[in-house]
Amino acid sequence: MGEKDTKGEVKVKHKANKLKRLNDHESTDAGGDTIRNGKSVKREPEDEDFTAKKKGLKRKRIKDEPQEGSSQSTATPTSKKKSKDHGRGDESDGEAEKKKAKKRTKKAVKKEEGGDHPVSKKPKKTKDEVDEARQLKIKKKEDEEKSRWRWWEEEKYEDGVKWKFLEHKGPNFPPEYQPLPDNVHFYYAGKKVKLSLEAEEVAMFFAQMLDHEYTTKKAFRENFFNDWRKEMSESERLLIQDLDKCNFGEIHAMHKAKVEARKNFTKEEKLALKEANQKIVDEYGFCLLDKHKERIGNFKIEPPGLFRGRGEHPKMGMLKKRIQPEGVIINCSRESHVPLPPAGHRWKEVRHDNTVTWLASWTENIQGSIKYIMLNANSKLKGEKDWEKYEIARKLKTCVDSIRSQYMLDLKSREMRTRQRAVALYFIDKLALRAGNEKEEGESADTVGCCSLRVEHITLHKQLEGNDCVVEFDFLGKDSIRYYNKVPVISKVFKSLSLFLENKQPGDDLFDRLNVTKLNKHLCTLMPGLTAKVFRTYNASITLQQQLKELTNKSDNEPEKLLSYNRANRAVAILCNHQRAPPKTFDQSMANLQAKIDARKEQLSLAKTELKQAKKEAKTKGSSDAKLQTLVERKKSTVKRCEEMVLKMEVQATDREENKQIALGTSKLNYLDPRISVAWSKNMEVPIEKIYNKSLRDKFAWAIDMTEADFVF
DNA sequence: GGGGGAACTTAGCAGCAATTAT
DNA sequence: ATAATTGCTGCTAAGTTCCCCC
Repeated sequence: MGEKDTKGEVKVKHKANKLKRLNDHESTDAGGDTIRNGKSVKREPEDEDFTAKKKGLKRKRIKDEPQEGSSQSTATPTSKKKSKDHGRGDESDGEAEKKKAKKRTKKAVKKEEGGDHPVSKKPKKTKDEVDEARQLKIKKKEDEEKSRWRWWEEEKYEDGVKWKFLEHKGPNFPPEYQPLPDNVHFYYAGKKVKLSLEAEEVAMFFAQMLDHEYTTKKAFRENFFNDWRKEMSESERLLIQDLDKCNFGEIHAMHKAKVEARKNFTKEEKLALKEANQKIVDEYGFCLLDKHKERIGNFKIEPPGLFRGRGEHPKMGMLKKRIQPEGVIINCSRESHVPLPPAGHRWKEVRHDNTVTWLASWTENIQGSIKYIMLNANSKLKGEKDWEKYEIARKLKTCVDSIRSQYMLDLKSREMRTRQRAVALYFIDKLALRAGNEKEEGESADTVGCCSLRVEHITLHKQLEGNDCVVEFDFLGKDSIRYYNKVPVISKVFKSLSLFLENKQPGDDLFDRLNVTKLNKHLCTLMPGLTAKVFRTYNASITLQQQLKELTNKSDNEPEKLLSYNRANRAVAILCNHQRAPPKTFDQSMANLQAKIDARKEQLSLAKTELKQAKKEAKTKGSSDAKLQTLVERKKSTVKRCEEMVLKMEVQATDREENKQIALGTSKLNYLDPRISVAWSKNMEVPIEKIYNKSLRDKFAWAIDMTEADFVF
């Protein structure tokens, strides 16, 4: 095991890295929150009626609406029976809703056919027109629903097979470089220099970014200049030796003017642009997969440009090269219409591998990694995998207790590697840390996860802020996002950590006898399919479920319910350390909202006095006066309306304030079992649209379709 | 085991589109 | 009608995991 020690020595170097983001806000609130949350994570919901679903039984059919004709030859229909034994109320609700919607649409269609509308006048929309538009929307939604591939009702393929038929148009290539017009020049040491096309294109990349702070960074400039010179002709290289003597001013100005001009396009121009884009989407954005048209996630080849990694990336500024068809591998069915390469070009390779999900791939020149063209999140291939992910996390729920007691025992092990593994697992479970693979130095920013933590990333406090045994974490995680947290731990963990720290330098590995592979191998023996990241999924989802239960009441009104949902979501985001830069206009928009609240409050108090007045009048003039009675009623409703508005806005303000530096989207998209949210939405009678936008609804169509109100993660 | 490549998920942000305020 | 604000989408970097080979 000595080999790690050598590695440790090498690593002493990169302690220079200081935490870059959020430095000023952090230590107070983020730390507190996370600890608070860390506690709540561990609480398990009391209800134990969780029933593990067997793998084979997973594909139960939920709705018994007729399937449209798209059903597949290979698929065997599964049981159509819907379990009617519970949740009657909400089920009929859902169905009734649907029928209503259908009826409405039919009416709308008839109306249209009847043609009792005068030809629409441009400026003002009549009520009918608005109504019509709404009907059209509903109709569209239904059509979409109808054409949706309900893959979750079909049998799975045999192991490893991802598709049986795949046909597509290949990737879309970015437009060629447009040379500079004759009146725009590049200057070197004050003299006009006409660059070769290749060098000019790269100069353009740099000129475009001149407004960005990072073009002033040393590493960025050096990397750029280095790569730029590689694109130059012999003579250019001889001439251009110093970036500081380069003047990109005219190119920069031209670019800015172009951007400005685009902003000021006329309606027609904008429309034309939009249509041109749509055409590309229509042509390249879809593929045919097992008889179903599926959307492709990223059908465009990444355009060339200057690489900007996140954080202190050693390769920032390097030239990301233009990809030619000669570098692209196509993957599709042998019997499909193989995509044609752009004229005058050929593909690197065409293969027919149905054990992978990608349609095309190329090797990128910065890291030498492979990039893929893959399907959209709403596709079968992605959806099925996602569903499986949550099923594994739910399986962890059934055995997490025994796994926890196991690592508690392991904390006492006399074997160092077992003990380190136990502590790492304790962190991964309690704090939802990422696994933390080791990274090659100099290839990317210096970031770490659990297993790659170094001595310099933690500080032990026997006592801190009234707590015993506190571990203070301070490191840069994925995307160079700072993780800062002060966590009280059990004394066994604390003692072990002190032991791990003995005789080590700040740059040494904290867990010198552990890496992700070893950890995952161990986890796999505890539960098939268990890896470090499953804990993140599990803890995120279980936290949401438990927080929702704790925070929401059926009697709350909708804004309150939504606030609670967001708060539950937020607890998860804090746990997973999903941060965002505070919006640039945050303070301003907060103040605006407050002003609106104040204004509305004033209106409210006015309405209240008016109501009192009216009541008094009604009393004195006798209650028989119907006019006065209605006046009182009217005033009452005004007061009520105002109160609701104020409440709604105040709730909104709280929500926004709490959300300042927290990104909710990531957990919603990647960590929270959608069935929890769908069940909540049914239970609370909050429409799913309020918590999931269109793309989320598409991505989680499987969950929305199959989940009943009684679902338990 | 461990090094390395392949495949796939997770992540934040820029810019644009949609919505709301003025 | 226009401006401000918010919400989403597209983009692509940065992770994790798996698997093969030595």
